Amino acid sequence: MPELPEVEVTRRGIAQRIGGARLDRAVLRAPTLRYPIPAGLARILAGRTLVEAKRRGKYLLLDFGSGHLLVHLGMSGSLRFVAPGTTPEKHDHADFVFGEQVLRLTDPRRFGALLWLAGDPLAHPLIAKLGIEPLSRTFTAGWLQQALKARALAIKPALMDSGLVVGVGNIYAAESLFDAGIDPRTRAGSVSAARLSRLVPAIRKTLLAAIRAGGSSLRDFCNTDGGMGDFQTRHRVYARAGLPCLNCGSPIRVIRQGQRSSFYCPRCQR
DNA sequence: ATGTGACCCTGGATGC
DNA sequence: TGCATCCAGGGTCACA
Repeated sequence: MPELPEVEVTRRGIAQRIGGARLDRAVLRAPTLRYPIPAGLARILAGRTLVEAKRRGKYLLLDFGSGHLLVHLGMSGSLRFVAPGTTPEKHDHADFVFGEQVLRLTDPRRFGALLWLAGDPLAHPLIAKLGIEPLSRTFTAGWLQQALKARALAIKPALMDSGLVVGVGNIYAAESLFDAGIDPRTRAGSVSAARLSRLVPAIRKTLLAAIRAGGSSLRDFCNTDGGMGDFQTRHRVYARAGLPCLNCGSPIRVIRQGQRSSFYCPRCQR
């Protein structure tokens, strides 16, 4: 589910509603998601104040001053505010109670994560090896050219490699490559400098537009108010196999790359 | 080191 | 109605 835009939309919702608020108690119902939920997490969190809601890649880092709550939404996770006393359903794994504001974590597939980081969050193994933030100024065509140099894998899975660039998942990789007119099968190291200088702004533009639209809601994702994103209505290639390209009318193609579906226009992307 | 595929898990859609 | 199969916003791991 959530790629960078959805996580960022979630982060902003949290910051707005409970930034600076005190967490009264946490209710943890699942013993494990991707990783075991640390024993004693509820006790650790109780009484702490949420200083800041931060994000690194697709990881949410909720800064409680003396430690961070790491949340990853995996493929099917979402965080939303519910009214106090709302009965939890099957896949509602955690509640974080901030006074009258209850932040509830739902994740049917349990690919997400909930961890407590006592030390420097950037030093944590899950965070330390992450690649560049695509919305940062340091993410330039020159940087990308250097990073992709001599890489034989296709450009699309390369963009989805979080060790290289964070936050770009299956939807936004496809959409960005369409925007830049690049065939997703092109060897990463063979994409010309001219094309990379189209790709970098295309990625940035796509992510920013998606954030502005509240993210993409396919099946599971909702924002912290429980509402849906709108960007799925603006996908130009993702999940549009067989439909006419909005630019040239050619049928959008779907192929498999690294166990994932890749959608592209055979005419506009070469 | 780099690239590929299996796998984690549940649920929805589709086809017989 | 039931069952089998495939697919899904992500990421890790083992292995060539």
